[in-house]
Amino acid sequence: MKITPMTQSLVLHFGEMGSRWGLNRTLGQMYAVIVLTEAPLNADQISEALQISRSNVSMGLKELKSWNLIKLQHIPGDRKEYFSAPSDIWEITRTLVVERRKRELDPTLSTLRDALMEQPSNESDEYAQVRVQQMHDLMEMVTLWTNEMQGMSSEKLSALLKLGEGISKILDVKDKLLLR
Amino acid sequence: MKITPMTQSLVLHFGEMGSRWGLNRTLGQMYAVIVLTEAPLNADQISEALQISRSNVSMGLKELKSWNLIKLQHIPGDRKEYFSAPSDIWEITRTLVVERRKRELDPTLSTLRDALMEQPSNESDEYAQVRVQQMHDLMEMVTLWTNEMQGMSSEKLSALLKLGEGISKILDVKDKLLLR
DNA sequence: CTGAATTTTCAGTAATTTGTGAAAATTGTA
DNA sequence: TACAATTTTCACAAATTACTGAAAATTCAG
Repeated sequence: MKITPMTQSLVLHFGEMGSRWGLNRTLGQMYAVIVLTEAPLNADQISEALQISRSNVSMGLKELKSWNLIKLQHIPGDRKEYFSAPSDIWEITRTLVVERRKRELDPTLSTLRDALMEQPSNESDEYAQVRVQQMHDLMEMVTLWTNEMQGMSSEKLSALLKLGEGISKILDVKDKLLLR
Repeated sequence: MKITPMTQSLVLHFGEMGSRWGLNRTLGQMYAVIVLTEAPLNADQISEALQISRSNVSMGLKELKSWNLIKLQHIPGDRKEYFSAPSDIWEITRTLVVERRKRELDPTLSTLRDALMEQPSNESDEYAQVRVQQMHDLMEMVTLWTNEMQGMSSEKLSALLKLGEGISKILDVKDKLLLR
């Protein structure tokens, strides 16, 4: 599969960013080409478009599947597997946020809980536990938020994000609002 | 500097997580020990606590400075530089969010803008531009949010996060509220 | 059931990232 | 200003991560 210069440059950029996004270069490139192409793609097409080995594509697809970022589909009369990204950008975002939370927060939350169960052995442990407690509470709140987000429609999510600076105002009058 | 078993295990965990957090193992460990220790630490203490070379600590501190995650201070009668983390966990969070946005979103936002300026060369470019536009708008909203967050007091930020599932309800009645 | 098409696995290699010690640069005090 | 203390830099080494081709496993049409 050939790729337009415009897609090419976007793919390269997403490759660079891939590592900062908890993926890696190849995964970033792969997802870019899948997201930017309307038709579902098979492994050979991706391999050709990105000039990487077929086996590398296979491993990348495996990982993208584990992130729930791609959808598998079949094309009548073709035995190959085809992949595409959700057409709704909000769905992608929701998935990304939840999956990152799973990888970046959940394991830590569990470690922090363990530390809180321990008996502090001296003053410095006591201080450490205070900090651990703060981190724990914070991360738990973030977890609640991402769960909430998972259940939100794209429209609602979009409305929430569009609030932007409005959020501050809303917070100020929240109590008034909810107590009525 | 010696380290208690509890801190030790937390440090190791933060090291593991470091890479998932856009830092790396050593940076994660370094920040853990700084955050969990009440007194400011100097480079030699960190080097000893984590069993890593003095030069590695120097490079790590440089990076933590670039993230604005540590505060430099001096202790009277001591020529060494001492470092500590903000005592307010919300301040740390605010900084982390903003710095990650700088690294993870800003460069992409700029690339997306460039792609939108280009004249699409065919139908597939046209489709790509639609997606690019969606990503762009979304990332711009996230940027607005993080800016908003930067200006919020810790109390307000905490209140916002505590909303949790309440956010959905608030969204539902937002218009009513703001139009009054 | 068979076998061709397709996907996955994996050991070895390549590329990238991280860590070190020695030397250079900077700092601050006497 | 001189110099000892401290920090930073950097070339190289070590460790980790990513990529490949070949072989194994799986899938499915006939």
